[in-house]
Amino acid sequence: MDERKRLILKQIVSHYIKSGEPVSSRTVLEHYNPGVSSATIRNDMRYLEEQGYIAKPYCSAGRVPTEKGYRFFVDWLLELAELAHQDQHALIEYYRFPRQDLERLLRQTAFLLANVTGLVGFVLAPGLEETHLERITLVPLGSDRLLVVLVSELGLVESQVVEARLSPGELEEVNSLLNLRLRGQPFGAILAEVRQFFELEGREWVEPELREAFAILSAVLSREGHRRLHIEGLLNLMEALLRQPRGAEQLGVVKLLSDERRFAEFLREVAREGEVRALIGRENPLPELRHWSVITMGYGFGVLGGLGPLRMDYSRAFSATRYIGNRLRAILSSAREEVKD
Amino acid sequence: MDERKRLILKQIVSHYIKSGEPVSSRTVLEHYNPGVSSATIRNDMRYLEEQGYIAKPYCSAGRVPTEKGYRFFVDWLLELAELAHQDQHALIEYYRFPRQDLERLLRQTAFLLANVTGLVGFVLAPGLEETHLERITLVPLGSDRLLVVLVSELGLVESQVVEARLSPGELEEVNSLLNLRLRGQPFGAILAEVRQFFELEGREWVEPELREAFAILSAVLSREGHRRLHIEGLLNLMEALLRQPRGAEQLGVVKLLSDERRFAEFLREVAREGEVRALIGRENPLPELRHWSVITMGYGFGVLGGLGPLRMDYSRAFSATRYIGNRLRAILSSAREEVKD
DNA sequence: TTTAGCATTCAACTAGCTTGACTGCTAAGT
DNA sequence: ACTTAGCAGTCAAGCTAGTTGAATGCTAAA
Repeated sequence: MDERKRLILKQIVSHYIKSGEPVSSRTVLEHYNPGVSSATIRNDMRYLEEQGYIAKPYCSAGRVPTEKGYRFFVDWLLELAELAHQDQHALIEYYRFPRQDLERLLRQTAFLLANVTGLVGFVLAPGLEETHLERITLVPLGSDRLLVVLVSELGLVESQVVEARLSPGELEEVNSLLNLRLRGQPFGAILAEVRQFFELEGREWVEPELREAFAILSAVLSREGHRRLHIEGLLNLMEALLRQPRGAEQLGVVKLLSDERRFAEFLREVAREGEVRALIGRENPLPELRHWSVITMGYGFGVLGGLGPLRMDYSRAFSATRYIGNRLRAILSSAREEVKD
Repeated sequence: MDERKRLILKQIVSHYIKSGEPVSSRTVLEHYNPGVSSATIRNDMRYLEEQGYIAKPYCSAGRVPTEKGYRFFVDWLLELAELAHQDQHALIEYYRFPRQDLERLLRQTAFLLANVTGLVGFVLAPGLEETHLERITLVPLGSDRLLVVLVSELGLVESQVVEARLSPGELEEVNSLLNLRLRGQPFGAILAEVRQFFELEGREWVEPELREAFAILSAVLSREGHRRLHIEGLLNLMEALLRQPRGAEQLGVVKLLSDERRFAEFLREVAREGEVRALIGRENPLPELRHWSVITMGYGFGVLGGLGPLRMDYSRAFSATRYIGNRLRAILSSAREEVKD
């Protein structure tokens, strides 16, 4: 493919992204005056169509990018603009609020992503497995229940109610036992240890405090209390749906987004660490996303990104995702450093 | 309005709710064989139209209920079926999971409401003001931050990170000071006390622990960390929107639902304690809801209900909201009792 | 007060027509 | 070999007119 064809393809894709209308040879001529006539452009467009980059919705219409066209555009033609300065400032401003619990930080980030990109913004929280336990505290709660507070190195706080009858003395002992044994360990290892313990033969002979400690741990780790996946900007999705003529057939994507588990699994599967990646249409493994594009980036601890129609502003989506992802990573890393001091 | 006219109106409304098609005199005749001819029904329908209960979408079409018609139907003609036994069982099953934190309980409840009614289900959490503080615990978190854990009488746990440099001894002192002073108090009173303290002249003379305690309290109470409003079943709303021909104009309602603050305020304003209430179309104070109906019920601690199109199954919505509301109230009340023991 | 009959109304559907925006092809030009 | 101009072909979209059929409203008789 020669330079002119590339430029024509670029024109077609970016014009279509802006306007939503099929792009004709004349439109290309007007917007990107290449010094050749519309007939030449038509010839090139026929070539691009033969190669599968663009297609006609019907016989005598202009051209529309295919998924392959979007893919080529994203891979070779995308001009990754820095995020506008005012946007950057707004974001920095946003992150200036005092460092709070992880959950709110992530929710805010998803919200930001949605607003800056005009897509559905999502942030998947770090998997517990790799994070390390910073501290565990048992808070008595009435006579027969405990509040177990787990603090991870990132400042994530998980609190969970567990049934247990312990005297203040026992509580103290179990508490220090747990901390002694688990502090600084990754959750994955703790989980493994708990599983191992319960497979142990003859464990009724170990000291009762330890047994109690394991019971509590098991209860806590078996359920995850906090939201792992934050999704904001559903409004954007709905607007896109209503604009599409066949919107009603696309409800599957809404259903997918309300299935936290499935969507999270999908994200973990496709995201790459530190790299912004787009999955366009049928490149997505999930059938519900056949007509959508998903932008993902692993930010070191989890995944964030955006979801929107094939016809989205990829340039903006890429810049914003990268910028926000790096920002979030920086915030979380500094939190980790700070805790380690 | 005589009995026959009421029955005809009832037929029209419930048939329209089921079918979505304008109801003709013949349809009424066929479904509710009243022993009179279609001409008579037509006469009655003309009367009902004159009174504003039904309307024609166009000249020679069947009749469709107006908001006034829905209102009359809800007030006088609604047969409040008990929830089907299988539904009840499913619900009871659902609530059997071990009593956990309030937040998850409410989210589940919203989810249930959405699924049983086919509407958007929402649950507004109890306002903090009226609930009493059960316990406050300060958990040290590194050298310069604290985790403040507030436990309310309902089992709601609010944890919040606060900046404070305290030695273990000071921490202990502040902790017991706070508990001594605040335990069992309603949050509203605590907030008032904090405000009062900061308006106090010459407060630099009070003992430093107390000052520190108030600073922490202030930081905690000034922000609310947890989600107050749980909304589930946006999918249902989406479907309703896509079915409507003028769906794109109705995006305001989606925007409203993502404005937690505004929607929560609205709910608190319109809901009545222990009573299921429907606001139909323009009865809603918010303009975005002009074409929607909202079912609300105060469940003793907050508000729950559903939101959907004017043409909804009011009978089912009422039964489900009442049933689930009472159930939730019972669960929360028993939690309160238990804590008090 | 109810009924039967009949004229009237009007959305929805269909078919045919026009328009205009594009394309694809061809033959001539560089 | 590539480019251009011109022109025929295609087809969605928009318009109009005509048809159909479901409902109504009215009137006069029961």
